[in-house]
Amino acid sequence: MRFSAARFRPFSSGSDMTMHRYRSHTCAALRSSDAGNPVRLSGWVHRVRDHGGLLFIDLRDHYGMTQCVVDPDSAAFADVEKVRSEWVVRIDGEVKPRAPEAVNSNLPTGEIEVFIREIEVLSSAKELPLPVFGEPDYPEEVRLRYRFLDLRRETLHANIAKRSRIVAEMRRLMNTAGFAEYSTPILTASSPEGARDFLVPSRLHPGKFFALPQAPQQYKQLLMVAGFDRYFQIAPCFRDEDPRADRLPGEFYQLDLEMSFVTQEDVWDTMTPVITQVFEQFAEGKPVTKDWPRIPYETAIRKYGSDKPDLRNPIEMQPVTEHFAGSGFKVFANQIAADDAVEVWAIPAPTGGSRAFCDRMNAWAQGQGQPGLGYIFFKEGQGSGPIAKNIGEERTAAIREQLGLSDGDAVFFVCGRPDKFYRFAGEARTRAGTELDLVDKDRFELCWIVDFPFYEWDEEEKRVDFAHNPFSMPQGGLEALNNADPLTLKAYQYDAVCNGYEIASGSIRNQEPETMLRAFELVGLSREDVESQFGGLYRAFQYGAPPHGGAAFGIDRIIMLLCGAENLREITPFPMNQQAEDLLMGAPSEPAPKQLRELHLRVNPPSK
RNA sequence: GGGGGUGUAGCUCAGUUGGUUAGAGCGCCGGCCUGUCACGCCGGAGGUCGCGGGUUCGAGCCCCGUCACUCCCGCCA
Repeated sequence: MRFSAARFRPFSSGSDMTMHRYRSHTCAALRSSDAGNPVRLSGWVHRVRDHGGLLFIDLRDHYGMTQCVVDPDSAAFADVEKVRSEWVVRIDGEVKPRAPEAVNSNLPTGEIEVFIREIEVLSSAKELPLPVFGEPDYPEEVRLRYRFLDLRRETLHANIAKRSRIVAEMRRLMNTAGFAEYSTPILTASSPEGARDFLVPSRLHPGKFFALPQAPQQYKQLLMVAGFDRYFQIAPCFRDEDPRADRLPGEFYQLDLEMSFVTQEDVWDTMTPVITQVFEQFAEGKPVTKDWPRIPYETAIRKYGSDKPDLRNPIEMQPVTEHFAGSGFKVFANQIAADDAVEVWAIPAPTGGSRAFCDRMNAWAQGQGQPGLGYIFFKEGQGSGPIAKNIGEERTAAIREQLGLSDGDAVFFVCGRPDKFYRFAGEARTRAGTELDLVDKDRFELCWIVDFPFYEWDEEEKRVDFAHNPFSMPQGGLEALNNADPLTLKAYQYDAVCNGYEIASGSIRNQEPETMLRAFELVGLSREDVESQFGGLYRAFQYGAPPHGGAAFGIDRIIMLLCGAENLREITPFPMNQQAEDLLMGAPSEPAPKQLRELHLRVNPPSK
């Protein structure tokens, strides 16, 4: 039952004379064919069941569990009575077949038990702050402080073991696909892209700091310039940002890769089968998308209200502006008349055709700070609700026709400028799909989201900024940068999405110095800025840089999906808590005065 | 930086309108028990009701402050 990788070779199965110091078998190894043999097991006392004259111990190790039994016929009886949960013991005994009615079919070793002749306590345990057996819910804080106990618990232990197998498989598939793994520095230069850096003071250079890499982005591009052609790395990445349930504080891992002389189609064609295979091998029979759809960013926003759509949800939104323009539903009609950019989007909700459901959605929308969520629901061959009344039968029928709805279904409407409401519309789509149970949870729906915008408008700073990362190649190249409206430009930039989670991001890189300078110029960075902030890369591009591109897959999120966990801490051996502290090791901690002196640092704590 | 939730035994939680001795289950300890595998039965220990202050004859309960944990926003692929 327990950990599936139970292929552990016995050390030796001979007499006591040749026995290994600690074990002849693992706790998952013994079968009825071993009956009568003397064996030696070591492991943790998972559970004791003391019947007075008869006592059972479930002995557990990484591989599984074996029931051991003792009665007063054994010289070890008195010693066995003293052991408690989670003590580490070595047991010598013989394998005995269980009586038919005593066989436990839930246990691979359930046909036998080991009669204890001798027991040695290798390590005792104090009263447990966190029980292993039964793995009841315990506060996160206790679990993190006693992570070594938490990690013994079945689910977490299995998740971490699975994590290791997934990463091994990623490596194998990447090697098979012609990639080679190269390590890149952990102590590096601060990078102006994206997130806040972790800084490490330099002892040899007072006042100067290293940064931990947010990603090996520039190094992998340098490897391409250096001619390595296909790079990958299981890369640790460090970002000093606040955590979320699907975002670990501090550090996380990416399957980082880069390829030379490729178009974006080459990257997709290379990585789709790799990731599909990883999913298929660890999805435990759940269906996995083989041929990932490639959905333009613009389409994803309009159909799903998100650039990371959950395609398990069958709902697709459609524009229905024309049916409201000039209609009797003045709330919408007036907005449409006043502003050409205003649209009405419909969120069809199959099987949602009851007033109770529609009102519940409306109340939810108001709770989200929206004025409400207009709806029509269909019954007895016609549309009901205030909107249907206002726009009349003909328009109601046209909407129903367009969306392919029938009696028992509903449709919700949002009206305004799409860039303002698409996010809310996407949430409404998700909620309708979830509430109506339209989402098939037992599958993995994967896709590429492509053609991301190159620039976006930064409302706070009132200027154009990079929408994704600044290393992407704009579609149309230098020519487009010089002539087109920047905000209409697309990038050779793509994400991979699974079940509503962004699991990868990548692009074809901008490796032409002139195009790079122009791209930065449009966000207000001069040649001098580029040279100082991206000096290494910019210099590299002067000396023969191959066209290249790649992607980085979020390993933690992929593992979370494959383990069915809802929290990254359930698939990470030693995570930090939400305050970015390691409760087990006590990090971060105050340095010794000597350390600070060596680093030429003085702490200036915030005044309250 | 901001917002929400939670805080009573090691854990999960109950605790009435503010009322005198704060409970249950699990766990732990002890006793009994020869076929259990969530063993069973009996008994016991274990509490700064997060902390500080206030209101009150009286506070686990009401008020103020504070701390911790957690979720979310900002931030971040």
